[in-house]
Amino acid sequence: MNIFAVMKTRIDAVLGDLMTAGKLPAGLDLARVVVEPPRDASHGDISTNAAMVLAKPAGMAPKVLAELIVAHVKGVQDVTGASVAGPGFINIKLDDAVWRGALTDILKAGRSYGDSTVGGSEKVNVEYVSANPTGPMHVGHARGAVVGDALARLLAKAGFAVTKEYYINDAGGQVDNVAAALRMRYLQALGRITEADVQGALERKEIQYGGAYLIPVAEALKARDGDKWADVADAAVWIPALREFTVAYMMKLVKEDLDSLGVHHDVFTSEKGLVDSGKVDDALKFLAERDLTYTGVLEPPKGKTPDDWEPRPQLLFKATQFGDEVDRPLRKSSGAGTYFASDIAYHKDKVDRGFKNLVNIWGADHGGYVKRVQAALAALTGGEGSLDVLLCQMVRVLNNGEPVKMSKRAGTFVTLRDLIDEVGRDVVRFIMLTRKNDAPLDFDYAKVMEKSRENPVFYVHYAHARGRSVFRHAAEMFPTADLSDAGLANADLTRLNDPDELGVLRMLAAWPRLVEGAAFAHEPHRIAFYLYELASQFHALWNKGNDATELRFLQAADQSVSCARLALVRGVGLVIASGLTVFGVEPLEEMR
RNA sequence: GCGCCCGUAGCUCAAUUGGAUAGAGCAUCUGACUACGAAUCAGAAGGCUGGAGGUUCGAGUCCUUCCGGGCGCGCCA
Repeated sequence: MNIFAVMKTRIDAVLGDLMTAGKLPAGLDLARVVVEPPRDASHGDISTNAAMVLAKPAGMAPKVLAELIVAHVKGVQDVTGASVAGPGFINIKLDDAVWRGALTDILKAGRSYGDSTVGGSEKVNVEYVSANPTGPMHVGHARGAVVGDALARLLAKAGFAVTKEYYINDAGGQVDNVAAALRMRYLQALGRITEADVQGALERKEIQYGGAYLIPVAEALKARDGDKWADVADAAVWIPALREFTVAYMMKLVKEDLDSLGVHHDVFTSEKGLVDSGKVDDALKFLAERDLTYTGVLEPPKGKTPDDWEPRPQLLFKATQFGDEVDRPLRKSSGAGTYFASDIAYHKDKVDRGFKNLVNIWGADHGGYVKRVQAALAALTGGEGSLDVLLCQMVRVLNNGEPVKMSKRAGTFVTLRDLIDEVGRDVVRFIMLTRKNDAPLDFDYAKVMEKSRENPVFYVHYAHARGRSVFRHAAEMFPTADLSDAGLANADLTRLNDPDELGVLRMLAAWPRLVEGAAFAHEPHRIAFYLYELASQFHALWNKGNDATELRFLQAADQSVSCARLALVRGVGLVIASGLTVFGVEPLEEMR
């Protein structure tokens, strides 16, 4: 239950009554009325801008209107006080019982506290990773994987029906290039050529991929087919065969990598599958029937004409009708379909499967591609569909501030495996979520393993582990007490009345609202900051007991107050667990 | 040259999506442990939110325009 949403409906009802009674003009739009926690806790428990937003349409001075509303809000359930502040804010004080009630809710709901129905089971498609099956996954993929996975979990928690997808780019020239490189490694595995030959071909740019990671692929091919392909000269024969082999092999590796991160997709869609099944042609036909394609010649890019520029006619999509800067090619001048054409078919496929809300997680280097896909989606859905693209900025991998570049496996970049081997899965996941997706992220091996307040992973885990530690002591101190969640839900929570205890309760009660806000904004990183703040408040409360022993959670002579406080500690633990679950991270029982 | 993203304390970042006196951590200074785990906590100090205009009750947030940084820029994927 989101207390702020509940209060919003109650305040809306008050405003409605005032309209009915003729004290306010009828038909005021309440959409802009917001009920939120005030930034400064001294302003009360909740605050609303109703008077300021409605002043103009109601033809009243904000403060006068605020006084009117305050007079009526005072009678609302759970409200113990209300006052006007500043330019017309209405600050409302709620009965402490509301916050204690939230704790009861937490103990009953467990980790699922914060689950919401605001998503209304609406279908959402989250597409992420979609790394080309051309080599090992690297840090950039890892960030996209974690952000996408956390967003999917977050949306599910907020009540959306989420499908997690991976688009396999297995149809274009890149995979052919890998096939060509694989052939070299394959010949090497058969002893036909040497490592020097491979490196030479790389330097002469005869092949674009040559990493050592292809060696086991070549060995696997040799193990399966022997020297079957060694003397096949016709590229039209060996390229498709080797491409298919390498795509299958690489996708297996990708899935293993994702599995080691705890990331699992529901749907894998193959670009080649779309082409082969005729869905690309269907999509182009769909656009043509709506007069959204034509054969034309594109202008050269302004200010930077390529040397070999020459105008050529090709099939174009009228992207400019949907907000893009130029019309975009659907077919190459050779007549072959472009990657964009496949992508249109893919997004049409998503729409045909019933999705109107699409989210794609891409690397920042694809920023220039966003508008055209959004244009395509608008064309495909008549403006009904929405596509939000989250562009993930670079991850800089450091060790004590020094850039880490070399990878044991890939040679030039840090792989996902390197990260997990170095610091562990949960740390990777958490750290990747400590920044907005559009901000660059520094990932420092030394810092993320540090046991200090500087390191958010540690700090949050420590808060949880400390809470569990209290329970271990409590079990010895009160051997007959029922310390289960159900038992604690029956504790006398009115024993919680220290201002800091109530402060933590308020923070816990804000969790459902935070989940909803983060889900709608597609910003999973908000969870990380919330958890850090909650951990901070919990550590502060703990330490108050150092000086004031009567504030310690466990009071041997007073089981009643101890159980109330244990309920609070448990509530903190459950909300931390609830948040970590969104991240796919397990809370820790202890950290010794 | 054009498009997208970004610019907040010395450093790394928040800011309830347009709300009140812009908040944390690090670094600096001062304090709290024979311990419900001090791996923590309390306090001090630190700001013309890159600059200039505009929109309105109200702007770090929206608009315009400069400055600075990142990414991208015909048929690659």
